[in-house]
Formats: sequence, structure tokens, C-alpha cells
Amino acid sequence: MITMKEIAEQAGVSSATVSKILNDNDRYISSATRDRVMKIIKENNYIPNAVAKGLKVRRTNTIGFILPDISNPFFPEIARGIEDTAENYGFAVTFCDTDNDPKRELTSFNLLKSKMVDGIIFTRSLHDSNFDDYLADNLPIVVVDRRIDTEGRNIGKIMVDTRSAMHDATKLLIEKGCRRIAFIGAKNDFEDARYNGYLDALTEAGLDAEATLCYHDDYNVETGRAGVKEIFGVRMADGLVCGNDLIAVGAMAVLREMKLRVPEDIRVTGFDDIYFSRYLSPPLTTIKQPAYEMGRAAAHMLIQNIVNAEPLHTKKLDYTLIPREST
Amino acid sequence: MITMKEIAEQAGVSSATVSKILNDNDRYISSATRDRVMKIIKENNYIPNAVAKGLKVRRTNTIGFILPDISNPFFPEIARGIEDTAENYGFAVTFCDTDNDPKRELTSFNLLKSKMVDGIIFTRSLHDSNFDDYLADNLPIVVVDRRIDTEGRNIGKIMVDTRSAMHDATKLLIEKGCRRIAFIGAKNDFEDARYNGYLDALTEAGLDAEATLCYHDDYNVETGRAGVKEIFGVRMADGLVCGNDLIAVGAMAVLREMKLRVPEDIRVTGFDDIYFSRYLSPPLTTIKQPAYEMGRAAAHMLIQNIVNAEPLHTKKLDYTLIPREST
DNA sequence: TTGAAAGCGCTAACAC
DNA sequence: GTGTTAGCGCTTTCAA
Repeated sequence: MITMKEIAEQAGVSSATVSKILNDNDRYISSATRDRVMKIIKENNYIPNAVAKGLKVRRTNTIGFILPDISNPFFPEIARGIEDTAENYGFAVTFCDTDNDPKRELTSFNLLKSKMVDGIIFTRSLHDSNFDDYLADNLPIVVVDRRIDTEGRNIGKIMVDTRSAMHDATKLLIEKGCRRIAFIGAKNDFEDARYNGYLDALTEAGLDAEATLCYHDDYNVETGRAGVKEIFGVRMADGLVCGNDLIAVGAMAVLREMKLRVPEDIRVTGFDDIYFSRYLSPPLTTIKQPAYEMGRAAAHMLIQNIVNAEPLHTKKLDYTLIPREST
Repeated sequence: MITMKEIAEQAGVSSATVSKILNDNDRYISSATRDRVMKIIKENNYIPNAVAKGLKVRRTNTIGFILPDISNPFFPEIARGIEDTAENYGFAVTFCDTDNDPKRELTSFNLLKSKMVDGIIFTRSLHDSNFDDYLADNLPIVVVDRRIDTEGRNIGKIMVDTRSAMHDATKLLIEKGCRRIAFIGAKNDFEDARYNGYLDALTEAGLDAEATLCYHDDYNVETGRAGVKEIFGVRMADGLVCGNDLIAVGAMAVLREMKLRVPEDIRVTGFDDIYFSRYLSPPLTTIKQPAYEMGRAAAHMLIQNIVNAEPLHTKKLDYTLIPREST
């Protein structure tokens, strides 16, 4: 790897001059020397050393993305939105999976801080953790999550009103005539927006939420399987609201094994509209969160804060109820 | 962010001493000063600046992962394998999506080089590109791809014998009685292993590959849809071999619209065993590539090369034919 | 057992 | 228009 100093020597100028040319501070550079230097740069395929530059200017042009699990199909869409936006601004992004483990959250934050990232996009795990431990000095953070209280903290937030969304999904089942509606979701140390949205709709319709119709574990297929086995081992329901699409997948698989037909015997809704939901059998009615757009918005807000000092704030994106054949 | 120098001042030692303590070169450090220094480090939540260190020791403890598209469901599994392994070694990983664009491949390589990554894991796009342009000095590369000729180049390779795998899938259809077997795959500038595996099996069975039964575009759902419309608009087939699971998803969706039953009217196979294939209707017979394991193996080989100078080499992983109800 | 000093590759005053 | 210099935070001889 050739250095700026060597380029300067070959061109018979000082490295300060090369630096100015490279950073578009070349207002005061004669076009003769600029051309000569650029030629040598091209010939040598010179790539500036970004870590040396970063150390000097205290900006690395990289951001971190901390998330529970990239192999959960909801996240790659967000990741793609972040990546595309970051690339546009000339930023790189380094990923850290935490597996919902607060310890790994903390080590991820520290790893990224040690690498001097300019900011972090964070999707919190389900478990409680002392978020304030993560915050540092004035490292900008934008959170893709509605469960973090940003009040009084200088952090950005990209959110969707999941409580209202889940209310809408549940209400759809009620309108279709369901009267005994079960819920399978995730255990959650925070305010559980999805579960509360479900309760909102039941209350509004004068229906009772019975504990035996609810099951809480994690946002995965296995929870859907286990939930159906537990709930429907005890009593029947004519509707099932799932905390996300993965749960719905597991639930529908077990319902099929039980010879229960969807939607004839029981109507089912999901949440997220992951790519495959439309290809399930039957195609799944669900709530679309604009994942790609959430990623874009998060990266945009963060980088605008980094480069233009634009303030971090809370941005709310819209969800969409997508009716398909499972209801 | 407190620096090592400040820690040293607080402890009344030189920063050289602090450095030695932090890097386990503390054989010659009195336990008194070590304890005193460590106490101050703890108290201040000191995080060493990894970019300064990287500049000095010419190692950043980060690797790059260049891939076509993280939102293609085959890649997150690989990504997770890479991440987990990297984290184990204390490495970070920065991601670059290329969208199969050779220009973005090149800029990604240069971005990562400028950031002084210690190595790169690369999954090539479908399109041709002058791979040698990417190679630098002795930046270690491991490729997760069978289509790159590593002969004479010092690059590692993680591969699966996809040609043989596709032969097996096709052969399964033949054994089930299929005689007119169509193929939908991706356009490919290189040796097309999947397509050739399909041809191998036909030849072996004395069957003819007819051009009107083949369609090539890209590894996505839309290709599956378009392929079925084109092929089955012309003539019927009793078997369909798809280049990957996404293609099979699109193909089965259109077959259903055409009122063709799988597997009764036509047997279908996929490739990759992405997570959702088992939840399709009918569940998809496919070839499992051990994606997570491929990611692990790639990261392991790369990092072992970086930290222990273990040689890069070619590693072959096994595939598995997973019969489900689509055949 | 500890410290002084040089330097990784770059930028940013400031001087000329 | 261009060069000199100091220094970002760290590691690493080498000397003490």
C-alpha cells in the first residue's frame, strides 16, 4: 500500500499539498501540480488510509448496527435500507448480533466505540437492560424500536405504532365474526405494545381476554407451534392473533396437523409482512412494517446528524394492514 | 473518551506501562502498579482506541464481508456464521452489498482496503468481473463460491459441489418417473454448475434437454414466475428443477394459478433449503447447503490466516438432499 | 520494572 | 500556491 508521503515524493511536492488536493481544498492549488499529483495517484492506484485519517479528524465514516439476529427475516430488510443509505453517504456499516443478550449488547457498544464509529443504529433486545450504560459522551444513537423512552435523551427514534396496528388486526378478526380470539406473542420486559393492541380491540368490542387463550414466549416459529398446542389443547378459538409472522408460520403448521382449516375453522393474522408471508398456504393476513424504509430513515437521520449536526428526533412511519386469505 | 495517556497520568506511570499492562506484556510489571493502573482503568470505563492501535500495529481486527444482497434469504445465515465466529475471535465485520454490480464490487473492495480490514470474505456476483483487480498486495481473501478459480492465487475457498447436488435432485425426479423435466435457473457468466448438474442427470438417464424447457434469468421469485409462464405456455413437463428455492417459490405460485398440482401433475425441486422451504405448500424438496457452517468456515479460515498465518486453502462442505412433499 | 522517544498515515494551522 | 510542523492515541524498541 503506497502512502500519501510517497505520492508526494514522486510528485515532488509535500504531503500537505496532496492532502489538500484529495480533500477538495484545492482552491489554492495550481492546476499544473494538481494534474501531476492526480496522475501519480491514478498510476499507483493509491487508496488513502482511512484509519489514519479517522484518527486525525476524529471521524471514521462508519456507523454500527446492533441488532438481535440478522437471520431473523425481519432484519435483513432493515439492514439493506441502512446499507444503501450509508453507501450513498460514503459510510460503511459494521454489524453486531446480540442474540437478545444484554451482555452482548454492552460488548457490542464497547466494540463499536473502540473502533470510533461515528454513530450507532440500535434495535433493542426483548430483555431489560440498563440502556444508559450504553450511551456515551455524545455518540449519536438512533433506535429502531418503539420501546425505548427517548424523553430527555439525545437519541433518535424510528418507530411504528405497533399497538394501533395490532388493534387493527384484531379488529379485522372481530369484524369477520370471531368471538374467541387467542393471542401468541413474545415475552417482553417492557410495555408490550402488540399484546396491548390486541387487548384494546377486545375491550372495544366488549370481548373478554382469557388467560388460557394467550401464550407468550419468543418471536419465532417454535413459539407458534408451542402456543397452538398449549392453547388449543385446552379449548377452541375461532381467531388467532400472532405477534409476528414467524409465530404465525409455526401456528398454522400445527393447526394443519390438527386438521383445523385456516380460515374456515380459525382465522389467523401475523405481523411484519416478511417476504414469505404471501407465499404461505393460505397467504397470511398481516401488518406490514416498512422495514426497508425504517432502515433508510434511521441511517439518514443518523448520518445527517453526524455530518450536518441536524438534530436527532422521533420519526413515526406508517404500517399497513394487508388482508390475505388467512382471514 | 479518556485516553491511555490520561490513565497513565492519573496512575503516575508512563503510557508505555499502561500499554504493556493492557496487552498482557505485564510479565515485568509489578503487581502493585498493575493493580493501581487497572483500578483507574475500571473507574474511568476506559476503552482503548482501536483505530490508533490499528494504525500502529497494522491490524484492525475487522474483516469485510462483500455479498450481493443481504435481503436474499440465503445470505443472512452465512452472515450469522461469519459474525459469530468473528466475535469469538474479537473481530468485527463490516458488510457491503453489491447488488451483483461489478462496479460496486470494486468500490466495496476499495472501501474496505482504505479501512485497513485484515481480510475479506467475498461472495461473487453472477456477472463477470476482473477479479484480479480486487486482489491487493497480500490482503487475505476467502471466497464463498465455487466459481472462482483459486489456482495459483493465494485465496481461500469454501465450496459445495453444487453440480453433483443438482444432479442428485434431477435424478430424484427421474426415479419418481418424470420424463420431461424443465429447468429454471439464473444467467451466469461462469461455468454454470447447477445447470450442468441438471444436464448430467438427463444425459445419464438418456433423456434429452430441450431448450424450450429451460429458462434462465436471476435467482429470485420473479424468475420462477416468468419461467413457468414461458415454458408451460409452450408445452407441458412433468418435472421442474429450480436453480434455488426462491425460483421454486415463484414457480409453484404460478403453477397453482394454472391449476397444476404439485406433485401430482408436476414434481418440483429447489436449492438452498432456505428456512421457509419447509413451510411452503407443499413443503419443498430441496438441496440443503450448510449456509451457517459455510459462514463459520470462511471466517475461521480467514482469521486463522490473519492471526496464525495458517494457509488459505479450499474447503469443501457437504450438501444434503432433503425430500419433502413437492416431489 | 519502568520510561523516553519515535513513528504508524494523515490533516490543519501557520508561515513563507 | 506550497511547505513545515505538530499531533491524533497507541505500541515498541532501547536505555535506564
